[in-house]
Amino acid sequence: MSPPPRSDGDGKQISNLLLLAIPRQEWEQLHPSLELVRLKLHQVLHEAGEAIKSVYFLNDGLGSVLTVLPDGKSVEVGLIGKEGFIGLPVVFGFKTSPLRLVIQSDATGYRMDVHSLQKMLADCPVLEKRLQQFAMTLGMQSTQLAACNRLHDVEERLARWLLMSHDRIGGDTMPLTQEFLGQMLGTRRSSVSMAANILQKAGMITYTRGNVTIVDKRKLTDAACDCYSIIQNLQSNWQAETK
Amino acid sequence: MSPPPRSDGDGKQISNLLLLAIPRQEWEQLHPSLELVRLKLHQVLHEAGEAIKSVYFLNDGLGSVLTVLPDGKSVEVGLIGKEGFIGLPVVFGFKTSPLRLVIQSDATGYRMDVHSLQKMLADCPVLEKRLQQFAMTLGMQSTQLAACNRLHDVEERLARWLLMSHDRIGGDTMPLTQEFLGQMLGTRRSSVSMAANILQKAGMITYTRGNVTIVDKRKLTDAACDCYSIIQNLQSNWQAETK
DNA sequence: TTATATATGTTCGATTCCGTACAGTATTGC
DNA sequence: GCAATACTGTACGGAATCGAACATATATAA
Repeated sequence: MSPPPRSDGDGKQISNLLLLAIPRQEWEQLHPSLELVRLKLHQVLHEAGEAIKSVYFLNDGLGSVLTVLPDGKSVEVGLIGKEGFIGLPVVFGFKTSPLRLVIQSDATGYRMDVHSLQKMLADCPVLEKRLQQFAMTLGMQSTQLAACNRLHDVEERLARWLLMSHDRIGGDTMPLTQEFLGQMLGTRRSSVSMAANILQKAGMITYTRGNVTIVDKRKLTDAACDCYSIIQNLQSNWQAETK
Repeated sequence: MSPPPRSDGDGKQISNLLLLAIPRQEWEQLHPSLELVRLKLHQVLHEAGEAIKSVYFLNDGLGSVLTVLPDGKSVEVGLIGKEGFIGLPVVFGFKTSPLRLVIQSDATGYRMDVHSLQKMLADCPVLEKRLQQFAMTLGMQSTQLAACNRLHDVEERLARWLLMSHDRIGGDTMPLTQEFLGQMLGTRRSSVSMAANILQKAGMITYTRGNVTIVDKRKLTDAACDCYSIIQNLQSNWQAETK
């Protein structure tokens, strides 16, 4: 494989791992259609049930994939950071997504409109393959989250969630409200409040209005369920299998 | 697209929708590697974490995709019948699966060994595309099940589960124990016992040792959560989008 | 038939979580 | 500054579920 591109035309450093992994030739194809954008906290990139207009390669920051029920309740079923791609249904020929995609921390990424991607894919086999594999990996992550959300209690899940986000963001402080966490964990805010309190009193995290800081990652890992490490291993093992 | 093959060389009627959907040329390629097999109730086709040796196209019957936690508890994250394919990770170049695949009712299908499929895929673009799309559809099903299993209570989920299986099997009586249902729904057996009792007393189902019969589908549908119809719509809408 | 394994009904207290409400505190907008 | 908004702590009764145990009934095998 050719050496990966290091920066786009404007000198911006590229961090998205999928874009870094494709050969130069494919990058040249893609490049003109990519637009660097800033994505704000809580911005909704795709609304559940609606047509997908743009797709995104994140450079930094984090997005959450949510299943939303008719009554408005939601559960997180996936996390997408710089290792991934936002807009997977398009890769497989679908026009809409049943899932909501929300930005979890201020992010930057490359936006591309759907039609450009569709045209491009035929000429970019490596990218296409990588996108498909990412879809599969994300799917596996979501099945583990499904089990976790069914079988583990709020405190364990909260610890697991904080660790997963922490790993993908880099930086110990994250902009999070209890209400938001409730939507991720599929529980009500006051349950989050109590769980967060316990973690704080145990010296694992501190938080103020809208911000959570991890202060003792080791302790927090002990408080989390095994799903945290299981998901970590999933990703790394599967990356190894396809080399 | 060429007319689909109607039967294999031995005159056996093919019911698997993926096999029916591929052009004759691809079928000719595939055909010699397929072996018709019977799959028994509760047979485990893939064990979580192990290498995948064979893949399957079901003709009839039903398989469940399960996430299994270290403590042995499990949750169903997908259902695969004659519309689908068992062994998706292989399609994307992965060798193992983190999921368990269990047969839920006596089934028949075509088995193929992994290496044959891998060789074949390059020459069968239509099949490959269909498999990829099925993977995406199944992924979406699993996200809905994730939300359902988190947010709805046992009685609704049990009704939903019975309806989904019923639709995919054809036949009102299904071989099911409460213990098995508990593993599907991610709950303990005695919760299933109580929920099943309620549905029975309400005249929706009857059951004896190891068998459940649906007697009033309409009522049962009312007792199930919206997830039942949501998943139905998912599948049909998405099929429409890619035509 | 008898013994054994399997499947189901039911109970117990304990725990978690629910829905909801209200009070207190911090931030934002004017 | 003040008012309005947003975020958090906490409480309440009630519901659902848990883990575990025991009794009973049905099927299977010896």
